[in-house]
Amino acid sequence: MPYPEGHKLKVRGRIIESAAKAIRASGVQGISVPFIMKGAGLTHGGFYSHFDNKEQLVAETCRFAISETIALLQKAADQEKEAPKIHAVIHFYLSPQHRDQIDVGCILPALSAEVSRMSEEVRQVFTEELQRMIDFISDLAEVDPMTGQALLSLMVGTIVLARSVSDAELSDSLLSTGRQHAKDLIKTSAQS
Amino acid sequence: MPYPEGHKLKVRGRIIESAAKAIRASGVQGISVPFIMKGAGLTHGGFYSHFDNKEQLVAETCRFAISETIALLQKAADQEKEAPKIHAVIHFYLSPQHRDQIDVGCILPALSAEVSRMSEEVRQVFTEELQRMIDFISDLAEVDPMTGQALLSLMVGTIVLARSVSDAELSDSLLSTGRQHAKDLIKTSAQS
DNA sequence: TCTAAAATATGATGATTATAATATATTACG
DNA sequence: CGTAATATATTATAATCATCATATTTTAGA
Repeated sequence: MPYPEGHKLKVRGRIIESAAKAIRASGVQGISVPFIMKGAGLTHGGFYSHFDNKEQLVAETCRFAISETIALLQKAADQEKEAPKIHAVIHFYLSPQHRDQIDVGCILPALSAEVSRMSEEVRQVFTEELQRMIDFISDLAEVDPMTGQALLSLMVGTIVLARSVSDAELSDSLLSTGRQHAKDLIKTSAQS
Repeated sequence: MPYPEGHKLKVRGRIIESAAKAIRASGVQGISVPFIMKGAGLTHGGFYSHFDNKEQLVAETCRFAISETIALLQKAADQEKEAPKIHAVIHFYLSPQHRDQIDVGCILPALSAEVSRMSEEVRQVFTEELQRMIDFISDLAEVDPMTGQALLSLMVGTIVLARSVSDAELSDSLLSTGRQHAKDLIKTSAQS
């Protein structure tokens, strides 16, 4: 056996990490196999010994990227000692930093629209991971899953719109209004 | 002057209409100039006598498509005689029909993520038209513009996610939860 | 140190793309 | 009815892409 144990798996991981960054920044249709391989320090040729095709890479990248995001949100929640943990997550998610750093942010606002038009394989992975995200949010906010869904929809929609406008003031306003109403949404649901 | 008066303008309009459908269905990066021209009943050669480049077409298409959507929502509002008009708009926007008919639906969920990565020209048009959409929603719901922003964010995020999942049940649930919370959001804001 | 399997690189293919240059078709007007 | 301006079509160009075939490099174990 040439090459150290687990070498190929590590490289595979590097390709997925490279893809995760590139795809968030430029979209699935905005990146190329050669570009992703370059980002992993390789050339394009070896790609097909790691993946069947580009679509399969996208599916695996979605899984990886959403897990990464959940971990990031978990960290934001863990660091909060005073306010409700869900408030920390809302403030993190709807922050100018998260809006501006697309390539390390949540994949949902960056990729959902494109995923709608992709293969069943990708959409299934996306569905599973989205469900995990909804569960995470609902648990943290201590609300029913339906409210968790609405909360996530609001957060995703806010980032999507805040990223698309060129007017900084409007963008900031979208974020701050989003934060306010996200918290209200939880409070209102608690009353019923 | 050969060709009837306004002929070129009409053709230009047809190209934009073709682009609006194609772009909503496949995204900016998912369509080609030849494909759009074919949709307008032309070949690709004449494209550059109508537009400087693809980017300019996208900008004009965004303007057209959002106007079209506002008109559509206005119609939904006008037809409602009993319930609050904003409820009619919410039910229309967050309906399975709107989720499923991407090519004639609102451009915001279909294109926002991609617009984030486009030229200043496109983003400026997008910003103007988004502002008009926010004003329209706020007026109709009789809420302050900030609440209108949050309402639109929730609606856009809901459609984005509902379209991306492959599980029909989850998708329907996202829609119905979105409708409920959209109405709650207005009610809550009225109290304060 | 040598070797063979495994991993990666190089090169090729055929398709598609945006855009430009040139050719052809159309039609209002003289 | 002819013509010249205008609109559209055809063809060309150079780039990029996903994917495949083949060559080269790497390194664990003999």
